[in-house]
Amino acid sequence: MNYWLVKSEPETYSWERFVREGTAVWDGVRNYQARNNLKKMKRGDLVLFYHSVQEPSVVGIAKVTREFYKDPTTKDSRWVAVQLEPVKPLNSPVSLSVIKSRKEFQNMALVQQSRLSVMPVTPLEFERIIACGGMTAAS
DNA sequence: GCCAACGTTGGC
DNA sequence: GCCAACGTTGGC
Repeated sequence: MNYWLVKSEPETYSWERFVREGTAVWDGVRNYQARNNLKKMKRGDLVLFYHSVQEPSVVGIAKVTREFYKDPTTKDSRWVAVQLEPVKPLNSPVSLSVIKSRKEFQNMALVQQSRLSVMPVTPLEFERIIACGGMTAAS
């Protein structure tokens, strides 16, 4: 299994709305690097859901329920979408400032490449992030 | 609100 | 193919 992180501005699409709706088509990505990451997602992969801009932080865990297909929001066949479902919120959000302050997270794309919106996360990083959020892999 | 980083566009 | 101009993202 692989692990990922996706960003969303809560004003545009929040974790709360994601939970309310129970599913999300992750479309509208118009960056090649982010798109390439979408294409690598497999059903069942776990995804950290990150709120950008206001109180930037990882707020929840999602999973991939449909692998990539043509982005329905454009005729341009270069772009793809995946489908995600919420798994559970973190007990406490893990803020970007905390992530930036810890040595073990310095290699994350979240820290190094602030504008990338879909990125891989290593299994260890995933485990440590959710641990910071008061969760364990088993829970 | 500002601005750094960075991706894209288009003129040459 | 280079690069200036411009637009967008997202941290602060």
